[in-house]
Amino acid sequence: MGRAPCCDKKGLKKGPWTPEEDKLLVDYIQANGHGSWRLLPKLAGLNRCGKSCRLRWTNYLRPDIKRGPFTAEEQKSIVQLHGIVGNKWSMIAAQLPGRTDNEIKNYWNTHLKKQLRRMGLDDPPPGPAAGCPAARHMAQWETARLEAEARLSLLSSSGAAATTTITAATTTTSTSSSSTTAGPVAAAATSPADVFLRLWNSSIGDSFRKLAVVAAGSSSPSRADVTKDAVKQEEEAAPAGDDSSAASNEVEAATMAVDEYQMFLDFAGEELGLFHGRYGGFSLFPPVDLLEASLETAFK
DNA sequence: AATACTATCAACCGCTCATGA
DNA sequence: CTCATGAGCGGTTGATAGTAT
Repeated sequence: MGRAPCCDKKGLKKGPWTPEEDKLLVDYIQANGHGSWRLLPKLAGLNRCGKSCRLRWTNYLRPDIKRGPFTAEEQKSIVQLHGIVGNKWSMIAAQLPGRTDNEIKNYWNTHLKKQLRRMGLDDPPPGPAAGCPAARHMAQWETARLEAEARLSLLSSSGAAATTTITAATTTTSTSSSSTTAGPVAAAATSPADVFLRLWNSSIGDSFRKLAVVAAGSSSPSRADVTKDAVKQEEEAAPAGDDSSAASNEVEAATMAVDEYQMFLDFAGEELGLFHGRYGGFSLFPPVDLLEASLETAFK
């Protein structure tokens, strides 16, 4: 079938906007609102397609747009949020007032990606000659993610209404199984150890378990492949209804996750100092023995 | 000064999703 | 329920500015 183009492209202007066009667009929207974007260009006297008008307005002309360089705080937020939701630029933008998804996306691709690469936090380069093991990179990413989730957990447990949207965003990244193990412990978590339990019961714990399952039978897949393969394995295992094998997988995963976790601790200390020194002076990363104790409880 | 290379970012393209007939 | 349409999103492109040789 194929979708019709968003507008009749014949004779419509493309490319950079002139100040005159900007003025027409701003004047019209301020007077009438944007209404239907499809109809707007005609009504505003613009020789552009509605899509182009919408983009120009939302990414550049909107009065609430904050221009200028990103602050350190904004950078941190972007990194943390990206660790949680990935390339969901609109979701990230929603947490940064005045910034557009396009701007954040560009900033990520041109600045932050490079910075993280310099810090050794990027996805591993393709090919067998990759400098670092995949698990190491995953650990780095997960550490950042863990930190961000911990922060969100703390905020939400303190009843901050402003975190509602971001908490919802976090929830969408969790697998369905992650919520099944999060019980009253998670709900009541306030101490560092409780925070950890909440994390373990969240999608983070799932990630650990999935990683471990795959790591047991694979050489050095990328992080994306690790996740994909783990999900696939889970899906393949599920229809068979083999609960015992699933359970043994989880136990095996938990054991291996302890090793991964130790890696987390190492990196948190050595390379991720920028994420430390907050949250009321306690470490977000409890010692391995506490993790092991938690595992015993979780898989009883 | 000229040229090549790199970085940046506005804008476009194509896809998916939501909604209403 | 199906289909058409509009809106929005994420990936990519291309123009331009800045820097290196």
